Amino acid sequence: MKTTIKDIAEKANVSFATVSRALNNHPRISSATKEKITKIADELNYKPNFNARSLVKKETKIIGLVLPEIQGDFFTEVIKGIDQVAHSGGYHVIVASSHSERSIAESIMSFMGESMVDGVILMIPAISDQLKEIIGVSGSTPVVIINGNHEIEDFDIVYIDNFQGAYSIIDYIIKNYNYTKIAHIKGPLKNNDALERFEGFKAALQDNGLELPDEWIINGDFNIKGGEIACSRLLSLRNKPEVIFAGNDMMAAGCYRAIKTYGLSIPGDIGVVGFDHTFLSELISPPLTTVHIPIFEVGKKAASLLLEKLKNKDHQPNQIKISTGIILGESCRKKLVGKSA
Amino acid sequence: MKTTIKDIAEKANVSFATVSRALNNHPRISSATKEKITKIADELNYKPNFNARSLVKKETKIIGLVLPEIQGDFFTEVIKGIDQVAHSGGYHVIVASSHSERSIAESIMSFMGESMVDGVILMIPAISDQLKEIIGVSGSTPVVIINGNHEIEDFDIVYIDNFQGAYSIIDYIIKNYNYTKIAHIKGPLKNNDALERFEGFKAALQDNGLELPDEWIINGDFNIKGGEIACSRLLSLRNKPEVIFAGNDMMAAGCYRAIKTYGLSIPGDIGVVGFDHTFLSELISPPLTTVHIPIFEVGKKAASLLLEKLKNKDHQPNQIKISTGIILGESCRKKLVGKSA
DNA sequence: GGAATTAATGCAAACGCTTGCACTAAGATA
DNA sequence: TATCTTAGTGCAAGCGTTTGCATTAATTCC
Repeated sequence: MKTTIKDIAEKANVSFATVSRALNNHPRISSATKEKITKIADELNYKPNFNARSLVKKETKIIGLVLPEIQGDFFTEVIKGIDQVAHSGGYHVIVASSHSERSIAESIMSFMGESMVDGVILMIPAISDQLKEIIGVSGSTPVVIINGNHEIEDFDIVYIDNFQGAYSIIDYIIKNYNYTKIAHIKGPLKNNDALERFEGFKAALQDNGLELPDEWIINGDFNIKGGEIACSRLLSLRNKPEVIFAGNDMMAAGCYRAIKTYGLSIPGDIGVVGFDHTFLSELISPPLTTVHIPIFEVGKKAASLLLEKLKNKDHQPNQIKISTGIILGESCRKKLVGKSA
Repeated sequence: MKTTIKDIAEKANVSFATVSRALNNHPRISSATKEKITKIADELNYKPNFNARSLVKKETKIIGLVLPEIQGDFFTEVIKGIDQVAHSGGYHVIVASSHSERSIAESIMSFMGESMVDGVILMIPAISDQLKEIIGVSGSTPVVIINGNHEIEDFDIVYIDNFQGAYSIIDYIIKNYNYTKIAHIKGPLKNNDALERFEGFKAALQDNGLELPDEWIINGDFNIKGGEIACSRLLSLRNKPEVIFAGNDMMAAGCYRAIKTYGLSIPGDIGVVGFDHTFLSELISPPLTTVHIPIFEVGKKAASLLLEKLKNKDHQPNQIKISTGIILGESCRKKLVGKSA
């Protein structure tokens, strides 16, 4: 039988209300009784009942995290970031991974519905209208979204500045390495991150006055195999690009494979640029030139935002931009002498 | 204001007990009223209150997952496995990652204590006596451990057969590739997985009548840098090994780096064997010969075991062994003609 | 020294739900 | 027709807390 405050009350000869107050550091409790009660609670190995408390306080101190299907260590870092902030705020984190759009919606619903969580962090590659509706309607449970799209003004969202990331690195390699023929392997069609990267890429080319033949834009899937296939297509073109900008590191790794298969060398014969700066990018050789995303930071920011939202009921939707950085590996040409960014 | 069963009761002109029964498919409710109530509940967008239910039913339908600090995609897969089983059993999964031994203990305590979870899955590299005590004492909350050590008979545990995994692959490369000089880079000292792999390795050498000079056993840390450093030491030995068995893939990748730095080739000059069959092992080149661990399976088994335990109160501690497999990459010598396993 | 303040504690309701028991109105049985 | 089942509901207690209000005892003030 678990010990309750009543057990303690009995043993301490006080009402159980007093016990509750003593254990919660209520000011109007004499230090003598507080001490006594704490001691007895300790002896009886008392642990407060989470559900009873939640029931009356109308909060659970749990935040729900809905994750998409992601490969790699994205997950880990995000969770860590969220966990750190959540924990220091006295919250626990519930995780639900979801594999399809439908089950995502369901997860959220079940989370938000049963008043099991105080808030939800929703990490999701694309935001469907259906989802918007769910989030909008159930106005009750606060939601923070982690996504590549910042143009959703009604929601709280932490987004990675994919556009700037792509723009910067492409601009950099053009200015510093004098690349002029750059191809791109896109991510999944409906993926906002993928979309923004593509836009940033195009903008950089345009601003530098470079051409972009259609055949240099290939659809990929953010997976290694997709990168490999896409790269093969590029390599078999008559008008080959000089460097390939893969939508993420995974596909960049796929490029490495394809290039190796073709008996070509990186960056001698062809350059490769990635995006994400995952663990992987430093492992493959040559080390990949890629865009760094502070994933841990993303998790922390999302959690902070949610906690903020939980405190201030009349909090206004907030869009937090996470900036990226350039990681210079060795998968591009040597820097031109006398020219710099 | 969230709708409660009382709201529904009022609207349906029945007692709220009837509502509760109707919504929980109690047999003694006329299908007419059941239908009526379900309809109203739907209209009012009713969602049961998780805490109230948990309070009276004395169960939360949540299982806690305590994770250590791990790099790579171990996490992801385990969570997925656990989540799948848990979900289909009507449970949610709470995650707490922990960074030090102390905070692991604390996480568990806070989980198990506040009757926030029905059970805990504890993934942990080493089991200290302190931890054993915590788990033992608080007999109330069921715990399942994921660990490399099966010799803890009092607990429910899912363990990876590291010994056999190491033994098999070492035995294989000896018999098939005729290696005779094999070095090993160990994992962290107190890590049970690391320990078992080392034992399996030694046993395989012994059974094949091979020598193992002390200088061929290097301490590592399961990280890439550690692997690189350890490998460098091996490469600078006068009596160099022909193949290096790294305690995990990460360190194997470190070996790749060191070997490259020394201007040597794999497997021409020296072979490398890993353990884990992480994503990474297929990425580096040449693809790594390594030991496969069905991580997803581990998660599923752990969750199943826990659910089983939650059902049967008088369930006996169970040790579940997860077997490994050999993945033949290209980081070892060519197979000898006319000789086979 | 009596009134007013303050400190410390108790009382009891409430949170939203489940469930054993009691109750009613049928239909079944004798 | 009187009794017995049985299906369908309602009553009310209880789960373990928190917390506003009431109460008492101690202290302070004039």
